[in-house]
Amino acid sequence: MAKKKDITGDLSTEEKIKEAARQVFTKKGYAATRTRDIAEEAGINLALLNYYFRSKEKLFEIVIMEKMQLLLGKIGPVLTDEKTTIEEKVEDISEHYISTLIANPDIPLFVLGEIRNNPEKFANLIMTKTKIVNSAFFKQLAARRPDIDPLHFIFNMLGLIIFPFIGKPLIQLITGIPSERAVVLMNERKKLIKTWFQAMLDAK
Amino acid sequence: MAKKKDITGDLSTEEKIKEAARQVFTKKGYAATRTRDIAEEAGINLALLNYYFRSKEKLFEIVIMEKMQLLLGKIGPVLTDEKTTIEEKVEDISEHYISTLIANPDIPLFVLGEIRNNPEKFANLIMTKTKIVNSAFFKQLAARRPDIDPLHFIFNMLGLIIFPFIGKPLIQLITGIPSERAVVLMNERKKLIKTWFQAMLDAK
DNA sequence: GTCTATATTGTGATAGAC
DNA sequence: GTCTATCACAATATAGAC
Repeated sequence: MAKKKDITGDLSTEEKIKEAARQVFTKKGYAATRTRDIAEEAGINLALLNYYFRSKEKLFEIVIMEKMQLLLGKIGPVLTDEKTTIEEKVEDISEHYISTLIANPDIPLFVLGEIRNNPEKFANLIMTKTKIVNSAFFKQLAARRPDIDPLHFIFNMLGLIIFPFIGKPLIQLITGIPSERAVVLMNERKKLIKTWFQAMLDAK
Repeated sequence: MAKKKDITGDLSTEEKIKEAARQVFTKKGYAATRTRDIAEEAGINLALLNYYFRSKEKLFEIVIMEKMQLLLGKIGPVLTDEKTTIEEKVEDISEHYISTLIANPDIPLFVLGEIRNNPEKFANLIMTKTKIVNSAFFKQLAARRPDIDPLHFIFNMLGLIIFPFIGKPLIQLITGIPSERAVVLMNERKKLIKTWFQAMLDAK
């Protein structure tokens, strides 16, 4: 019964290192990660890391860009779609992100932490990836609730979706709920968030 | 016009170091912080840091415990209060935390990041500080909406309050809104969150 | 208490044998 | 391609003069 993926298995050496880097970097962040941790996790010799990827920094670039794509890739296209309603956009984003984050729960804290430590580095990438202001979603929100800044609803949507994954270590400690139960809860939220978001839109 | 507090001023050396440590640690996290950064920020000699605090680790303990207290200190007493309603609890927590976080916007990402890197270390502290399950708030939520796990509403409340501060670097990059405007938005949320939370509670 | 100089350790990276 | 051994430098910490 080998539940956890064993990356010391049949992958190529290069792929073993990359997969180990994904795990260690996303779990501990760039600064707290030592190349020796990655080598050990991959079950390879430390020198091979530099042989394949030249440096810790270069390997990190690959991982962070992958994860950033996963976190931000979907949002731009959905929000700028002129043909869908607010409700459809919210449901689409909610279902897509919760599924993605159940499979990759460490991503939000990882990506947001690295952006904090190096905002300039990601400025260009982010601005091209996500056109929120002046998006169709933004205009639809402004039309629906002209009395409230549309940014509030952006915060609300992302907060409802992403926060449970960021706060998970804390919530797990506080409540002691097991991981399987947490997954059930997250799946429940896919549908609930749509309902809650509508309620917030209509709240007076 | 000296807007930013100058910690090289009239504080005691010990306090200068501690204040510099607060700033650097919360902004960059433990691993990415060098003791030299702290010494420079404090305007003191590097050796003095070890003279007063023995080690980077010991200095960090002081700072993280302070910040954890700031983030978690209020929540337990409010949630376990048998005499207040759901609405009063939400308003109380919302106003208190948003004020606190406007003054200390880096705290959530800092604290949650360090918990992630060292969950065992904070396990005891957190469990004693925050009794969420079986709190009055928890029971009130279960009575009000027996069809939905109360944890969902805990997630929702904390997400609405805390996420904007965690996502701020990202949102700033995406929207380009200036910091002053962000503060205005956060203050608006104090009242809005109460309304939104009620709407979510009543949503069918 | 504060400084300069230095010891000590940790960590990324490479040389060179196989 | 992979390994062992080692280098080079960065970062924490301390010794000892003032």
